[in-house]
Amino acid sequence: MKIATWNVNSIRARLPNVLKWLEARQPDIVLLQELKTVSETFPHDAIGDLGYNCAVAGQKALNGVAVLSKSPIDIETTCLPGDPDDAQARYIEVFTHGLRVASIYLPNGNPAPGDKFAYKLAWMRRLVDHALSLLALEEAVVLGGDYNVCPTDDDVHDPALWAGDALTRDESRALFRELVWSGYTEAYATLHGTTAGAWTFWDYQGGAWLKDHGVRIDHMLLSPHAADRLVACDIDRTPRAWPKASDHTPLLCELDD
DNA sequence: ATGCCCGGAACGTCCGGA
Repeated sequence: MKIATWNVNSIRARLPNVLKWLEARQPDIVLLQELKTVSETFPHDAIGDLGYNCAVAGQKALNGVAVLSKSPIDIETTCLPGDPDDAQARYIEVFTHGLRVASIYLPNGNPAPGDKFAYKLAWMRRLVDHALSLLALEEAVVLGGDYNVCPTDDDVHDPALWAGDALTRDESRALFRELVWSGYTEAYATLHGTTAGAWTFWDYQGGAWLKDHGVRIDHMLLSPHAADRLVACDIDRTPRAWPKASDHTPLLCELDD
């Protein structure tokens, strides 16, 4: 089975591209981020017509995450545990196709340091704590999405230019490493060994796509039961070249059924 | 020195993004 993650940067602005890509690739499960709309205006019908069920945690204008699946979906939660006052729609966790799956839109955190960076680190701490609790269940778990973290300098086209950024700072990387060291397998790095040049995001500005000036910030983390089934993990650059592209491109994982 | 590119909200620009 195939599971994908894609920050679409507005599901309504991106709908034609998303539909075209779903038809071409036929993933079984898709994790979406940055919907930038509420559930009421999410295009349930257009995506449903392609055979997908949709679980949506939306928000007006900002954030918003969803899980699409060709199998039935049971929603576990639409909030990351640990802060009842956090109203940002950045996490949805569901059961579908025999997996526990979360779509994650981790805070950007810029400018750093500052309030937004503190929010990012607090959010990551909550994610690590929750991810640890999920490991104890000994289930097949997939935590995928836009992590807004470049795990190493190999994951940035120009590390000097990005030094000090919230995506590359030691504090962000240390919390990402906690997820990996606690027992989650980062699918792309594990299968490919090197991650240099494996960008998933290219800024709209400055011709970054044409110059291939990207960063690798979208990741799929697998619990041991899911990692045992991992057979492939690749970045599909195709839709980044289409008109009206998102600034992110999809990451696709294949798991044994 | 500043903005550069986008989407959303909203209708004039500003915020957020990475």
